[in-house]
Amino acid sequence: MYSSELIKGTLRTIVLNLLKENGRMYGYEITQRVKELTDDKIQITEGALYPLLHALEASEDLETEVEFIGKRQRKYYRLTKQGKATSKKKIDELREFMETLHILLDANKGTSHGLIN
Amino acid sequence: MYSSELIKGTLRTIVLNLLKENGRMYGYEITQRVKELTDDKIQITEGALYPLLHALEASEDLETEVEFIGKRQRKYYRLTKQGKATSKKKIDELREFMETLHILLDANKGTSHGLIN
DNA sequence: AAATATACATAAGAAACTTATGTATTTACT
DNA sequence: AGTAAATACATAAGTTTCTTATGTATATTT
Repeated sequence: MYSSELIKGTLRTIVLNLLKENGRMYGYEITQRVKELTDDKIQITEGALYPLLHALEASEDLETEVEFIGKRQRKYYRLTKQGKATSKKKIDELREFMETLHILLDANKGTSHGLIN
Repeated sequence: MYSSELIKGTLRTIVLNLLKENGRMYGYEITQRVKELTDDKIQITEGALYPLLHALEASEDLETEVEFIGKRQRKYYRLTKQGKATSKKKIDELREFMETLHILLDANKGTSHGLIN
């Protein structure tokens, strides 16, 4: 597990990306998928996820469909048309941001400073 | 400029990294260096930076030295021995986190979903 | 039968920013 | 000479976005 202040700001994009790639998913499934894809390194808490899903539904980036498995409900989320655009924007932005971070972290490497770290 | 929720969680590491590479820097210099290195894409606000520097000094990761340029003071910050260890840890963590994010963002690419984005 | 996993949800609190504001000195422009 | 912009510090109020804690209920495994 990462010291989780890093997740801040990226969770929304992670969720939007998963929904873009998978069509539709329900909340619990998202937590498990992230856990599995990241080899337990990122663990989405339910207290963060559910309010986020509700907010994305309220902003009309996501739409829902409730299904019942026996007596237990499952709430599936999928991207709306608007949500697909939001998703693309956020993902591009995150990729760019990471590139910029790499530039920052690699700046001055190869000068007299920081040769041996 | 990025929609800045992405900066959250990375600012501390950016600052620690700059100090590691540059030996010593003062606050205003840090804001300008980041602006310049990122081609204006990341702009550190003073309201975020100064409290952070104070916190890092309080935790003994940074130590200070005040100099006067004319009548105007400049407060130089440098990593302590502890700060160098913290710095390394945080930078490694951020690099790992970014790798993990790449895995997440690239998951399912090349399957029937998301081929055309 | 009890523990664990599945599945949803909300509330209180903490962390880490932004925005706004303040002070003061120095440099550049007109 | 006077004004604007840049340099350099600082703090406070407010917002966003998480964590931690708690709650409810069903289904599966041991």
